[in-house]
Amino acid sequence: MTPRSPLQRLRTVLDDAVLNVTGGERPKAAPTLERPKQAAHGDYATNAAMLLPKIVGAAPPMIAERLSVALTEYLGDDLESIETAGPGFLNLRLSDRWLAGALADVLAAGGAYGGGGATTPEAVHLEFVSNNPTGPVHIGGARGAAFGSSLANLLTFHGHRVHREYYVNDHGNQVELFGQSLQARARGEEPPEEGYQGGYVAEVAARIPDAATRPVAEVATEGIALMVAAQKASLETFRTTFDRWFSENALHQPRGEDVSEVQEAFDVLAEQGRTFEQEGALFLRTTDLGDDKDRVLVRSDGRATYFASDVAYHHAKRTRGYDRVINVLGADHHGYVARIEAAFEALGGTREQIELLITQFVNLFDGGERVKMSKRAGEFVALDDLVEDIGVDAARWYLLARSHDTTIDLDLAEAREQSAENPVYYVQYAHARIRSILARAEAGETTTADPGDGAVAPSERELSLALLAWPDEVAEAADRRAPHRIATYALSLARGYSAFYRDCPVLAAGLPDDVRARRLDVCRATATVLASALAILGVDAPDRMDREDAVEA
RNA sequence: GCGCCCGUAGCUCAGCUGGAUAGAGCGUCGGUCUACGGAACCGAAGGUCAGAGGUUCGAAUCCUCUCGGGCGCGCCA
Repeated sequence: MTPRSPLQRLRTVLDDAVLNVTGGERPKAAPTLERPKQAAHGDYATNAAMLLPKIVGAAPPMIAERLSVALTEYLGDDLESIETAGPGFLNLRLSDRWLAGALADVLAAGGAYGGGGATTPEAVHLEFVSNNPTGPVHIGGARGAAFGSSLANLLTFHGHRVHREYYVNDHGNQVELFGQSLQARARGEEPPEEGYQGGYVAEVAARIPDAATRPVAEVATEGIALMVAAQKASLETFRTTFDRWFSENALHQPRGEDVSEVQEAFDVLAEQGRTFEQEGALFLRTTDLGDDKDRVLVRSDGRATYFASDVAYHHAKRTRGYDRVINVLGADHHGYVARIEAAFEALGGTREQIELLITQFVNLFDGGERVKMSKRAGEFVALDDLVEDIGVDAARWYLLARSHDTTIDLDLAEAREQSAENPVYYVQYAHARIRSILARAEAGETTTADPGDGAVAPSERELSLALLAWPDEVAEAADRRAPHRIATYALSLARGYSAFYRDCPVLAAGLPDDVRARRLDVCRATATVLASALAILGVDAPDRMDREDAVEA
């Protein structure tokens, strides 16, 4: 049982005030309680009064007055001031005492603060990356990896149980083609016209004993195994791990006495009356479920399609007992969404249980110059190259700081820059700086800085309120599958800390003990939340940084 | 042609299940400072939120259309 956050408790009070004014009826939409854009509008603003005219039978400003009376009574000393403004907003300003109490709650929760807020925790199956096992993880896979792994971190922190899975396409023509390409290289020949041309093919071939003379199928199998191992290593370096690497090929194999999972899925679909035969091929009638054409499961020559595998895979996901299935796909697969959703429903699932998230493309630039990529010739930027160039932290940050829905123009020259001009280092620096101050505080150090009057400065208040918003930020980001919000928040928190740092000396000699303690609390809470945010992003939160560390990163 | 995504400051992008005067980073210009970590801080300039209608007390946000860009439309995977 997670203790309720200070903001949640405030919401409850607001809710009570609303019920008091309406005589027990709630508005359709929950009232907002948010930080206003302008400081002059107080610590929090609520639109509650504007939601109630129909229920109360009065104008918003009038209702706001009544809410104000109720809130003043309920909040007592916690409330410093309250006023109605504009079309009916209520602006609240909380007392310093309330703020200190709220911060104490944050510190008591420690690293768990802001987490565990999911109202209905779910068992989530999350599939992402699923790069073809015939080559290294490329830039598109890198984005999928960053997004998927961070989403998994985020959902887990929010209180869900997440199973991370990588779907290995180790079945079909491409495997055959990969085997042929490997063998050709092993014999010192060119790969087939439609084969794999990349330089890595020869390297992989060299690691397979007798690749030039063994059956192609064996060469292919070993090649795939080597590629999967290489991908696993690349992704682990990129702080992306999976609970399971799910083999497509396994779906096609009989399981002891039982038929294959592909056959089992076909049987389920047939029972549901979702399939039909035409011109010797087996079709799934996806048009009944929103797709624009029916899809082939088994070709007229008897071979199953890639789609058949995917249908079986989703049958497996369904029967494994998850509340929700999320697939992260690259933009080039968005045409696939309708048929997967249709298949999932045909298998007995519901639309609410499956989500297909599309990550858009990444365009790479270097100092403004477009980095050319040709997949055809096997010349594409691999995840390993990206990591080597700009480091894991910067790579993850730049791929995560933007919505998965928008195309990213990533300039490597900028991302490479290891200075405060780079947002990722700016955030890390803020964390390191706080940890350094906390270490000095523990050692009992003081400084000669001017202690000032010890009052709660606007920037201290601002930072504290920002910390109190963390649980909301997590909930919003998780519910909207939007880890980039965490990055945005982390950056603004780092900025907020800079302002606090400027105005509020923490270690100044002559600072009253209670003020020093209060400011150290702010520092501790900020460090904790920054560390949580960075952990969700999979970005390191260092205790110290210097140029040498930065170069290694 | 049809479908999905996108169009917000010079550049890269937040903000989008409706709220008050649209934000950040970079870049540009101008400042601060013997600094509890200077990888710092402060300030300024910079916007028809692609365009046009509509819904609403209120629209960057919702609806429709237009324009522009990306991607996808196989018995390939």
